[in-house]
Amino acid sequence: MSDPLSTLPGYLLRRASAAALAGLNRRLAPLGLRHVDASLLLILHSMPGTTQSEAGRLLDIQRANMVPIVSRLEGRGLIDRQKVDGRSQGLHLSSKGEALCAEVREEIEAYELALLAGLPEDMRESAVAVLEAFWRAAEALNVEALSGEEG
Amino acid sequence: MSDPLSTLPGYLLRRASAAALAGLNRRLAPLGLRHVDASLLLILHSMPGTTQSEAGRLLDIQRANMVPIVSRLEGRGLIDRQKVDGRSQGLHLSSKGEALCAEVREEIEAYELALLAGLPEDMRESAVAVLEAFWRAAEALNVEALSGEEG
DNA sequence: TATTGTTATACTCTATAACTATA
DNA sequence: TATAGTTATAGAGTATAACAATA
Repeated sequence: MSDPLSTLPGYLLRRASAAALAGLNRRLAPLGLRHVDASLLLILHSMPGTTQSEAGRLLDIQRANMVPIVSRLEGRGLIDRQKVDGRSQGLHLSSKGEALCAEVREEIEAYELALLAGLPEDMRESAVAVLEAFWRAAEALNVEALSGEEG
Repeated sequence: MSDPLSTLPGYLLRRASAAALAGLNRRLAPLGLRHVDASLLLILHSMPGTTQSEAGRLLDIQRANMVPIVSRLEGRGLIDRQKVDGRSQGLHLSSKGEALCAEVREEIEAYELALLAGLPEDMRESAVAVLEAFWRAAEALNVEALSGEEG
């Protein structure tokens, strides 16, 4: 780790994220899920009736790219669609979906705990807040650049 | 940000990483580079003669996937190949590559500084160490799981 | 007009297997 | 036997444009 990249927060974020994602996907694979599927199940558990456009905005996934995700979960009988109005469909976990979601929550909780346990003890308390701060800071730079283009 | 995912370090890593990557790619686009190209230029500046297999191991990119990256940069006259032995080729920045690398370093440094400046002041000192720790912790879980499969 | 769900499409990134030449 | 570079290919993930139906 003596390369010129190892001190760059952006690079470290990317590498840490990729490593964590690989670990999480490995844990979710036995349930036949990818991390994005698991995210959607968690959202629908906490916020039943969320539409797929709303979920896409939460997860920063384009409407168009939500279609195969929702179809896949619906095809497995994990979620149902319920018309909200003529164009929107609220998504809900089926009982099968709730059962699988419980397993997902166990896996994710175990993984996140293991991840935090791997940190030096004196970082554990502040670690999540640091990640939130990085997210916020990176988003802020993007919003800034975007408004700079348009205005 | 009141969804059930916002407290999960793995999720936060992914979102922060994606946001930071988007910002960095936006800054590198005028130079005609992607973040991975920039990473390779930085490596070759600091460690001239690195082979593409070595660079791939550093960046966690498969040998096979290094080929189009190196070809692209060589095609633009940014890097040269010099035979080390019959099978390995050391990669070196051309003078054009060094010049572009200097611009890359400016852009990246400016971006990383802006990112850190967006953090609450009391986090700035420890922030990079926290990311390093997450990377290490996530990698450790992957190594553990891998040896568990094989052994 | 703006939004939802959808289709089609293209591009990037990543993963795997196999081949040749070399060590 | 292991490694370097390469080719081909398949799978994810992501981005954009366009359309019909609806608000």
